[in-house]
Parts: sequence; structure tokens; C-alpha cells
Amino acid sequence: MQTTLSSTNSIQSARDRILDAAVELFATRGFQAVGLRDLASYLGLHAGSLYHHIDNKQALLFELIESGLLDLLQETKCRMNNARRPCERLNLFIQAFVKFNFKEKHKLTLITSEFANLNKEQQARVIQLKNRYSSLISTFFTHEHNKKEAFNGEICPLTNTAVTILFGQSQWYNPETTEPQLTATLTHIFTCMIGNYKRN
Amino acid sequence: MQTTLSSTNSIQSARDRILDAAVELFATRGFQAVGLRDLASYLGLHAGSLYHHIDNKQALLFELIESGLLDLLQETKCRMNNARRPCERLNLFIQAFVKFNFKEKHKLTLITSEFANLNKEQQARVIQLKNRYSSLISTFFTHEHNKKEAFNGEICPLTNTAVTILFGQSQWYNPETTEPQLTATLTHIFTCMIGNYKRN
DNA sequence: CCTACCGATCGGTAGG
DNA sequence: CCTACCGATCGGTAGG
Repeated sequence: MQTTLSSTNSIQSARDRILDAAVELFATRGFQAVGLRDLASYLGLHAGSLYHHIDNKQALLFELIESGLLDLLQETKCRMNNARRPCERLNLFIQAFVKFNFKEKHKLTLITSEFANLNKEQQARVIQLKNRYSSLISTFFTHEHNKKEAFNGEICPLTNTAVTILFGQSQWYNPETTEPQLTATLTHIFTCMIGNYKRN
Repeated sequence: MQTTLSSTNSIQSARDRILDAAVELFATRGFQAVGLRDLASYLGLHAGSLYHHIDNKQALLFELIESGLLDLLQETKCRMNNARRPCERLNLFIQAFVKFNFKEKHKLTLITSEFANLNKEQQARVIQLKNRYSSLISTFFTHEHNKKEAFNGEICPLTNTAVTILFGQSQWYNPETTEPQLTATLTHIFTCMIGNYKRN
């Protein structure tokens, strides 16, 4: 029983080590530029050995992107549910994003940069997850009287811009921004976007 | 004389055809995913023949990115110089960007997505051009009393955000946005960012 | 997890 | 601009 557990654990941790190394290498050098031999030797083993833990290179990329989006979604929803007043929701949303941005910077990079390297099926799944995230954002820009639009899954230009700001900033070659700075800037922009919209 | 001219022209146009095909293929499928055989067969010729017109694949990518940034810079400066009043400058800036976005969508994609596939020297050159563009933007956010900062080449977070919005939106998987829509959204956001900043 | 290997494809060159 | 080819490397597999 104990041996079963420990061998399961070590298999799991070997797999986790591969995932961690992959997210690091893919994000910093690019998915296509990293060969399976690069990934293997980074972990001190040989290319063929990887296939006991992964199906193939593309499935590995998809797993990293999907898990990243799922984590971001869950974390964000969870935080927003803690809001006692409606006006707290934006702050909690931004908090969740900033935390994720600093803890999982590389996964955010993969989500924004390596979409094209997935197959059609995987891309559809990623779009689905991104839309779920977008619909969280759209609640900030949606008035009571046009909730129907949001419900229909349509995404307004302002929401699109907001998503662009969030994901884009991880990609632009960037001076070192601190966590409070990023929070302040995003709060700034979002507040102002919401205010501007409401004045229409 | 005429034959010289026409042969020069046809050599030039052959080169232009390669550049046009490359920007299209690299932007839609990704630089690494497009082989020189793909590029050649897209033009109805063989891989080896390309090397009479280009040095190598990477130099081809750099040429596309550099020329894109130079065009955007020149076009933007030129338009902004036509401003008769200071408040027109923002509109002209956005006009220049939107025009470029629709005319050279693929080049914009390369600028934002394929930076990592350049060598160090080429990357430094691209950063230099991007900074020149950023400093154009920073004039909108800079007060009279802190012009020195802008002069020092420092880039404030708000400028960085603006750049992110401009370049990021070309990349996010996007519903079809019309030219007036994009102009309106960008004007919206920028005006509000400037207003918000000035209120500080 | 390793050794050894597969076919395919890559960027690039030579010679005409 | 084509034919023919180079060495290198790719993702992935077999067999232990």
C-alpha cells in the first residue's frame, strides 16, 4: 500500500516536473523553437522517456494552456463571490488577475502566444474558456437594461478592449512592473472605462 | 537602357512578390511553421530559387518587421504634423494607426508576435523603433512640467498600456471590427485615459 | 527511463 | 530559376 502510493506519487511528480519545465521553456523560447530533446535534457533525461508521461508535444501544450485558463477562471470567480458590495467586484477581479499574472506569468504567455499551435478542436476549447472569462468582464460594462446581450454571448467592443489590455500586457516587452503598480494601473483604466461607458 | 530598366523592375517585382507572400504566410501560420518550401511553392517556384532574392529566412522576417515599423512611424509623424491645433493631434495619431491596422494587418501581427524569432541585434533595432513610437504616444500623457522624463526616454506605465492596447488588439482573436468602430473605441479609451491622468 | 533508430522535413548550397 | 543534394534536427517509436 505504501509502495503503491509512493510510486504513484513519484510518477505524478515526474509528470509535474515535465509540465513545469515545459511551461518555462515554451514561454521563454517559443513552442516551436523548443524541441523535445531540449525539454528532456533540461530535465536530465532523454527524449524518448518523455512519452511515458505525455501523449505528444501538442497535447502537452494544450494541457498547459487549458489548465492555466481553468485556474484563472476558478480563482477569479472564487474571489468575486467574496464581494460584499457590488463595487468591490471590480477590485477583486483585478486582484485575481494580478495574482495570476505574477504567479503564472509563463502560462499567461502561452495562452496569448501559442494559440496557433493547437489543432482546431483544442482551439475551439480554448475559445470557449476565453469567452467564459470575457463574460465575467462584460458584467462590469453591462447595464441592467441590456443584460440580454451579455446573456446571448455577444461580446461588446469595450469588453474586448479590456481583455486585450489584460492579456496584452503580459506580452509586450516590459519594464519590471511591481504588483501594486500593475494593480493601480489596471484599476485606473478599468474604472475610467466603466465611468466613460456609463456616461453614454 | 530599356531592357536594363525592365529587367531591374522584374527583379524588384520578384522580390516584392516574395515579401508580400512572406508577410501573408508568416502572419497567418507563424514564422517557424512556414518552411521556405511552403513559401516557394506558394509563389510557384522552388526553395533554392528564393536565395537569389533574400539572404536567409530570418533576415526576411526582420525586413518585414522593420519596414512595418518604419512605415507606421513615418505615416504617423506625417499625419500629426498636419494638426493645426494641439487637440487634433490625438485624432490624427489614431487615424494613422487605424489606417495602418487595416492596410497592413499582417505586418502588425508580425511586429507583435514574431519578435522572439529575431537575433539579438535585430531585436535591439526593433526595440529602438518601438521606443520611438512609444515616445510619440507619451506626448499625450505628459504635462508641461514633466517633459524632462519623456526626454530621458523613460516610458510611463500609462504609455505602456496605450501601446499594449494598440498592438494587442491586432492579436486577440477578434470579431470583425470595422474601421469606424475601431477609431471610435480607441478615441474613447485614449481620451478617457488622458482625462483621468490629468485629473491626478 | 535508456539505446537506437525511423521517416520526414528543415534551412541552405552547388552547379548549371 | 531549377535540379539535386547536404548535414542537422525534428517528433515519435520499438524493444528492452
